[in-house]
This record gives sequence, C-alpha cells and structure tokens, in this order.
Amino acid sequence: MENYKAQKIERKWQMYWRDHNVFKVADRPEKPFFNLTMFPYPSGKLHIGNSMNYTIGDAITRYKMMNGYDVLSPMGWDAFGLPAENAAIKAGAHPKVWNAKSIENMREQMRRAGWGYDWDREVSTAHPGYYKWTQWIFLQLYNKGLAYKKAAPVNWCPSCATVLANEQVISGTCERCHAEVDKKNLAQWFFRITDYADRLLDDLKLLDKWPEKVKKMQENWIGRSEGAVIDFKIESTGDIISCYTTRPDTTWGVTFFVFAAEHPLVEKLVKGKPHEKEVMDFVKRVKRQSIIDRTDETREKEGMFLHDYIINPVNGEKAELWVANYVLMEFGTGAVMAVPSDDQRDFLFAKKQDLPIIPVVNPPDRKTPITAEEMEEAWCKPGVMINSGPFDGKHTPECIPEVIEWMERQGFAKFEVNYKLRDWGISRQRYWGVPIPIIYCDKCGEVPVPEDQLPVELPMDVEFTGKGENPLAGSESFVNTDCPKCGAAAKRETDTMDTFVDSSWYFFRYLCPRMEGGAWDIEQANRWHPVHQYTGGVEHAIMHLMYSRFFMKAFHDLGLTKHVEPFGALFTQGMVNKVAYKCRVHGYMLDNADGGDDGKCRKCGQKLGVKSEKMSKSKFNTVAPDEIFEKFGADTMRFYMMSDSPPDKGLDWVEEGVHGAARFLNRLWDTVAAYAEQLADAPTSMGEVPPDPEKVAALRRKTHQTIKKVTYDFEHNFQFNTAIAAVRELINHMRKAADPDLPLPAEMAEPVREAVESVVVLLYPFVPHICEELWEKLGKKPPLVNVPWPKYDEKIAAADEVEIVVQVNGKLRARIQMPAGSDKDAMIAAAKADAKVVGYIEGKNIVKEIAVPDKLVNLVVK
RNA sequence: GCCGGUGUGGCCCAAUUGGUAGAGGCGUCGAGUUUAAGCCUCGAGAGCUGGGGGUUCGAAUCCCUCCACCGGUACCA
Repeated sequence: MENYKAQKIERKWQMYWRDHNVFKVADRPEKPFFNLTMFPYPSGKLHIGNSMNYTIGDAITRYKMMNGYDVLSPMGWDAFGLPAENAAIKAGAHPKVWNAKSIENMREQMRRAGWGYDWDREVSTAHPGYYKWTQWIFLQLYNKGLAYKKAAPVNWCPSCATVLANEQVISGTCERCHAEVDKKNLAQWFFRITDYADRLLDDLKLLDKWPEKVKKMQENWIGRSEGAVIDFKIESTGDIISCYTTRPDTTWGVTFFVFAAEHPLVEKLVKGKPHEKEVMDFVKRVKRQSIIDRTDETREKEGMFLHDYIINPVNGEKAELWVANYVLMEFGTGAVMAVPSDDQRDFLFAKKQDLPIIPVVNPPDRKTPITAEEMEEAWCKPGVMINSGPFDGKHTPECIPEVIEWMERQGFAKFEVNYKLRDWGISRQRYWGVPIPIIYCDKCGEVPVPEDQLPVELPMDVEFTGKGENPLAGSESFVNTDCPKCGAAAKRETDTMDTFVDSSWYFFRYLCPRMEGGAWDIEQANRWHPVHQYTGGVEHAIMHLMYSRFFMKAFHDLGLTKHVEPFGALFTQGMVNKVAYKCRVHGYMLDNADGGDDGKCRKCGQKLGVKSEKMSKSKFNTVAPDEIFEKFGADTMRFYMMSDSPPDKGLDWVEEGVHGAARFLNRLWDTVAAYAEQLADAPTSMGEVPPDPEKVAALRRKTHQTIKKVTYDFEHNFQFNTAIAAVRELINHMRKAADPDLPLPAEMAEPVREAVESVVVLLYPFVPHICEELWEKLGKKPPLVNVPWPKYDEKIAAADEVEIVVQVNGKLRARIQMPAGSDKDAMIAAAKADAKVVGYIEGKNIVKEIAVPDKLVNLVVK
C-alpha cells in the first residue's frame, strides 16, 4: 500500500479542478447560490485569518455544489491602499508593480490551499476596468446629491499623512500605525450616509440570518436617539441658541449652559470683553488637545465662565453660560443644556465649579422631595418630577412625549431624532486609490467628469517621496486638464477615495467582471443577490458591512437593483490566536524554542508571561500557511482549522493540534485504502465467523447517524468541529466492527462499503484533495462535487433499543434497556420493577412519576 | 462606564436547547508492535460545569448577583 503523499496528490487534484473548470458557474443558473468570502488586501502573503475565512467558504462551496446548487464562488483583490504605496516609497517600485507581484503570489498560495474559485471572474479594484465603475458610482451619487464637499475637521494621521474616517481611529490613534491622531480642517468629500440612517437601522430587522452581535454593533454605531431641540435665548445679545436633549423633561433643572470649544458663538460672545483673552486661551488649549486626551473620560472636566447668561424658556430663569472641554461639537448642536441633578457629567462639573443644582426627578421610593445637598451623584433613573412647574408629580421618563408636546405648543422646541452616525468622509490624500472624478474650473466651479471620459486614470509620472504631499498633486499631466463645460484650463481633484468605496460594491462586479457597457447587468444582480452566504472576519462588522448596505440602498433608489440588502446571510469567523511570550519590561519576544531558556526573558531573566493572543508579527506568534503546506500539506491545515473549535469562535493555534490533524489524515488514508483493497476482493464466502446481524445493523445505524449529524451541522451555523468529530466516531466504530487489514466477512462488505464511502464524501468539503484521491481508489469517478450529498434514512439511524436512566428523587439509581419508543406507562412500570430501584422505593409513597421518552424516569418518593 | 460574548477533565472543546456531565482531539500514563526510540494499534485515568443564591421532580443549560477573560464602543447631552 502506498503511503499518503500530500503534496503529490494535492497538486494532482488542483490541476484537475483547474483543467476541468470544476468551479466555473453558468451565467444563467437553475439553482443560484452566491457564496461570497471577503476578498483580501493583496499584501503578498496569505495570513491565517484569510485561510480560516476561505477554508470555511470552500467547505460551503463544495457542500452546496453536492446539494445541487450552481455555486458562484469568486475571488478578487481589494488592491488599493496604503501598504502598496508605502512599500513603493520604501522599495522604489511603483505600487502597480508591487501590487501585481503580490497578487500573483497570493493566487498561487490560494491554488495550493485548494480553494475552489471561478477564476474567470477575478476582479481587482485597482484595475482601470474596475475603478472606472467606482468613479461612475461616485458620479451617480453626486448627481443624486449624495456626494458633497465641505470643509470639515478631520482626523489627520501625521505619520501616514492622510485623513482617517472616524471608524479608522482607534481610541485616538491611527488603526494602521498607532500614531496619535490630530484634528485638521480640510475640504473633504463626503457620502451622505446619514440620509439612510433610519433605513440602515430599520432594515436590520430583515437580516434574520445575521449574527445578533453584528446587528447590535451596527445598531449602536448608528446610535439613534429621540429627544427635543430646545431654543434658549442669550441674555446679552438676544441670539437664539438651540440644543439637543434626550431628556426635555429635565429642562426645569437647567442651572447652566455649556458650549463646545469649537462653537462659533463662543468667540462672538467674548469679543472685546475683559475676559476675552482668558477664554480664548482656554479654547485654543482645548482644541490643541489630542483626541486621546479629549476622549479620556477620567480626565478632569474643565471650563470657563463666559460672563453671560441664558434664559430658560420653560420658566424664564437665568443660567450661566460656559464653555467646557467635555462638550463635543460633532454631536447635536455643539451646545448642551446642563442639568446637574440628572446627568453625571454635569453634576461633576457643577460640583467643581460650584454651580447650583436643582433636583427635578425624585427617586420613586422617597416620600419627601430630595434636596440638592442630599445628592451625591446625579439621579438619571425613573422617578417623579419635582420643581418642574406644570409637570410636578408626573412620572418620568414616561411623560417625555407630553413635555415635548407642551413645549411645541409654546413654540420653543420640537421633537427630533438624532444619530451618532456621521457622513462618510471618503477623501484621502494618497496616490494609490481611485481618483475622484471632479474638475475645478475658475469659471464653472466644481464640474463632474463626463461619464464618457471615465476612467480618470492614475498617472505614471509621479514621484514617491514619502513626504506629506499627495504624489498626485505633483503630477502635471494629471492635474492640468480642460473644463468639460467651457473648455478653459482647469484642475483635477487630487484626492482619491477611501478603499472602503471599492469594496462596497465588488459583489456586483463579480457578476459581470468584464462588462464594458456598465458596472453590472441589473438582471444578473436581481438574480444572484442578495448574496446567499457571506463569510468574513468580525472586524468588518461595522465599516465594510455598513457601507455596503448603504450602497445597496442607494443603488436601489437609483433603479440599479431591486434589492435593498446586499448580504442575506452572514457568518463571522473568530480570530486565530496563538500563545505569545511577553516580558513585562521588554515586551513580546520569540518563545523559548528559539534560543531562549525556560520561558525567561533573555534581557532581564524575568519569567515571561504566556498568553494566547491574536496573531501578529509584533508578537512573534504568527503562522505562515506556506510552511504548513510544505510540511504537512494543505489538507492538514484545512482539517486542523475546521476540526478544533467552532469557527465562529476563535481558534487557539497549537502546534500539537496540527500534528494531530496530520496523523488523522494518515490514518484516514491507511484505513480507506485498506478497505478499498478488501472491498475489491469482493468476498463471497461467509468466512469462519458466523454472521452477526446486530453488528451489521450497528454499523449501518452509525453511518446514517453520522450523515444526519454532519448535514445538521452544515445547516446550523457551520459547527464543523462536531461534524468532524462525528466522522471520527464513525471511523473508529467501523475499524472495530471490521478490521481493515483482514478479509471482510461477506455480510459486512456492503455495510462497510456504505460507511467508507460516506466517510470520504462527508469529509470532502474539508479535505478535498485526499478525498478525491481516495474516492478514485474506491473505484469511483471524480470529482466529488458532482456526487450528490448523501441522504440518511431516519429508520436506519434510529436505535431499536435504548438505555433508560432511572432516578429516584433526582438521583441516578439504575439503567434499564428498553425498546425505543416505549410509552411512558411502560417505562415507569419497568423502572419500578427494577431490582435496584425497588430498594429505594420500597415502603415509600410515590408522589410523582416523570417519564421522558427514550431518556429517563424519575420517581419522586416520600 | 455602557453593549455583546465566553467560562465544562492538565489543554482545545461536545452535550441536538431543562433530562445519564463526555462525543472528538491534544497531552499524560499503561499494554501491544519494535533490537531500542519514534511511528502505528489497543486501552486507562482524570470534574462540586468560574463563585454564591433562586426556580424545578430534575440546571452546564433558565433567573438574580458577583468574579475573570475576550470583543465592540466610549464625555453622543
């Protein structure tokens, strides 16, 4: 018998799949199934996260094909972005060249992993044939008023020299380089995603096949709140200033009023006043504070009195006007009515600045009204309104609608819904991205590039200096152009788009990747969408998925698709972790396998901390798929990743586990090959051992139970670890029932054949190479994707005899064998008759008899 | 802080949703095979299910509370 040679058979089948176009899918499918995995950034090397993603995706592709679906399984490249440009700066190569090479490498790695794709549909977002349509989409949004330019304070990463979206700022630092992010005022392009806030929120209800977790994250990010906008009058100037509040019921408790440092009225109010310098110095200081400082909640709240007052519209009371560092310009109106009795931030500020506190909500269990002196913190829970004029005695927050109505009648407030979601800033001051198709003309102003002039291509005559300036701005041939309207000399926009724009519509382009007359064919989109299964990392739960949903809805409104949601079902895989070794003083280091000693720091000798953490180069705990392919083969990597833990949770990468996977595949090989030989000998004699009907039935039962289990796991959240465990059980059972190295007894030949074939078919989605090879050894015709997924027979799978547990007062006292499906009376009677049970119930009163069919009997006695 | 999630043999994890705590794997130990080790085959042990309280005939599962870790988010008025 030949040994299992992974690399040899893997290459053989990879060539087979390619040469036979196994994963090519028809444009007009009978049973369409769009199986999408998140396309990678072509960094040049697959990382383990990709491998996890695509191994899950490939298992689904093959499973669905075996179930008769026309599976669309495409692959492409999210090819624009910073790393290519940075690499270009470093290596002196053009990003285009660097990119092409990276893609080639990764395509080869994907082949070696054995993932099945329809390569005729490959797309790259950096290809002019693709980004032409990204620009076209920009123009459609622009014409609809959904793309606009405005000067806005933006997150500026000084190290990357570019603008970052809010979502790319991780607690005040750049998500890429971790430098502290500054605020900068720049003219920027935005997409009006906020117009869709309510629909993005409401339609989450349609996504019943999305993880609750992801929907919740999106809900939080959209951050819908209801409240009122209330107008206050400034005493000195008579200016009306509005503020948004979710608690208009507490307006009687307003004791001061606070502006954000960026609020334009601040400067106006102090202009020429004695305290002008003091206040403006404070404003400047706050503005200069980094985002890190400003968003650190534990930091002291500071502020300055503006020596001016506000008139509270509900009762005409005066309240001091302040500017403070804890109010954000970005939310609401940048001005806050402060109710220290009901808001902990206002409370702390009032205490610090010695401002008055008026309780307006009385804790419900109190008989007498609470006083300001009694309060140790703000009361923001439900209660009874006090000191609130006409609303005294009412319960809040229930009466908020009534309060708003009352205010609206008086004309100084109105109901309003607010969102945390901001418009999507897409401008990037970088070369390696999609040029924004806008031209600036002195006479005509901002002019969109006519559609027939697309694409606006990236110029090649650029210099990569690594300095802050966008290289595009330095390209004469690019910048200088003619105005499409009047023909006069004009200049091009030099900002490029955020790469999330590229990836927000790629699932359309896969449908018609080479189409020239349009971005996609609407009929095809209506047919293949929404994506039947989308699989990717949970790190894209907010940005990518939100932007794609927004695009889908905008496309719908533009008549470009009939659908409103892009992804019907979503599966998010967990992170891949591995132990990392960390010294408290000297940081992460290689583990002790590499020259270290007994887990001690090589620099200081202190004991290293050992903890499983997300794989990262900086932690020295990465694993390269390539190395696994070389050492063990792709099937081993695939098997290990799928067999160890449920894929939606994380995976702890353990070297021994990989060995275990390799061992299993060897055993699978030996076992199936041995059975193949025995089966080929087609035994006819009964042998010396007499036939054993129960043994035959038991093996068949196990086979059908296993098919049922694996099918169930595919249909329920992809619990591949338990599916694989079930197959292992079947193999163990079969080996015990019929020694693979001995001639098969005649009566076992068919049951064994059924079991062996099932094993190979059931494992195929996970380890396709070895299974194709074994399938051939069994005398069958490849490829396995054409073999129908096995059906199980419920009758064969059902046990005819079951073990019933007998409890007395909840304690296990006996086990009895009974025919499956016995009725409750029979079970109870049998339980009472059991000799062991009798000892426990004799002479006692049976209070209650519980029977669970085929499971247990519980007798409650006194 | 707030919103999610997780906590089960030494380790990764099952338990078809309230019914025997243990499927599968890793590691360990033992036996067989081997000149020996490894590989391979067969077998074994190991637990108050994070702590406490409650509901129930019965709780890993449901409820309350606390703790630990992971993820998201964060002065959003």
